[in-house]
Amino acid sequence: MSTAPAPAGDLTARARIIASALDRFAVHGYDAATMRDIAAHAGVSTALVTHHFGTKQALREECDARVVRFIAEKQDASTSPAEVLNQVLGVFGPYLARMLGAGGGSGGEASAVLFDRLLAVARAMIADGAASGWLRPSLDPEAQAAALVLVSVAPFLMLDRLTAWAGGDAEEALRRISVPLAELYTHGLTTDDRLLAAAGLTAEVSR
Amino acid sequence: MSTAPAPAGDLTARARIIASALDRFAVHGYDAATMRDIAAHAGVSTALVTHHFGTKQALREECDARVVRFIAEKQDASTSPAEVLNQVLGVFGPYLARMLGAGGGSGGEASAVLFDRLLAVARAMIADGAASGWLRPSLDPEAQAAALVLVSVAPFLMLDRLTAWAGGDAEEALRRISVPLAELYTHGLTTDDRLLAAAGLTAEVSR
DNA sequence: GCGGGGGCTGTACTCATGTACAGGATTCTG
DNA sequence: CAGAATCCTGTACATGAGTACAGCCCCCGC
Repeated sequence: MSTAPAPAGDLTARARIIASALDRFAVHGYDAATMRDIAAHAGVSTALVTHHFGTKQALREECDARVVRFIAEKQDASTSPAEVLNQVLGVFGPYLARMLGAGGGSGGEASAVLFDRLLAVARAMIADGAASGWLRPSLDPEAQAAALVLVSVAPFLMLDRLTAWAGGDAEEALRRISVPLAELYTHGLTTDDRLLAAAGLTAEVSR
Repeated sequence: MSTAPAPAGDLTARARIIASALDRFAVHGYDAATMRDIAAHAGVSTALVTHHFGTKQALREECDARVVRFIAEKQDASTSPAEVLNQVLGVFGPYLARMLGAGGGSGGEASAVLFDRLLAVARAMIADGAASGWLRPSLDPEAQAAALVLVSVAPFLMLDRLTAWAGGDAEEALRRISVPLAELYTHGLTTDDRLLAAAGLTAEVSR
């Protein structure tokens, strides 16, 4: 097992551990994912994981940092905010859902950075869209950004149920759920203002 | 089973355990919630919980059944599907999010009934709305029902992050996020068809 | 050549959790 | 009032988790 002497051809053990952790965290969640499984999936021993990262929480933060860097790189390129959001969800969607969703593990402080970054992307996307005119501005743009993140991540948050619903294929589930979501984004759902009224927005709207 | 002789003033221990389990599962999730914490919150010993329900999974199923019964009761009353969805989310929103969300615990089979019931309510709501004309029909009504459940549960799925985002108050977070969601339901978000095009629906739409 | 250092491993320890078991308290019945 | 069934508890056990420690093997510079 000459995994070590391959510096260029294969990934280094440290990189393999991070990749494995990103995968196991995405599949099982932070709490349910075990150091032993992460190590096994990376083809190393459990002790090496703690040797490189010290603790499970530190490994998680390394994974988070990897995602944050991915977002920053896409932003530095002249990618549009909408495309950044699409790409980060396409690559890290399940991971983000596990970390941002209920029970992301380790109390409430962890992964707050991830949510902030996504929020920043959504804010930029909304500002961009409002300037270009292809996006309807909201009475509360900050909440609109949060809602945009919410609805974008939501399919991954319930991916297991949607997969079962779609007959066992996760890709098919995402594709199928994207249809009514696209319709929602384009036309809305209701034909009157009763929901706005229920939210107490009739006064502002009618003016 | 003579549950009747219980003193009318207080709940029986069994009922207190179920209520405590519903609360702890909602707060910590299935895996993170411990039998000891559930028992302590109910004011009983851990052994009594296993005595009444046998296993943790059985206790969970009892909680699920409680929610299912709540939905059935609301449906039997002449409540509109939309109101049923509102009420069940208002009462069991956090619990449903924990159980339906990623990492609901115990593999993938559990709580499938809950999702089915919500889906049925959403289907009825869509059929009702389409008949009344206050709701835009989708090209894929079944997926539309799933999306409706998804977006309705989503705020509870990320309630922790939204609470932090809103400054620590969960109620305020839900209230604030409901504004752009109501706008989304009413007007949509975009002003053109690019999202429908991206979903490959332009042909169907243009026809 | 060789000594040292870092990547890497096997083993062990501590702790929390779900669950099983045997006994004590309480309440209903005859 | 007595007995018994039911409710309820304290204790203990097996398991799997994260983490710490001591040592091996390979590469690198003097």
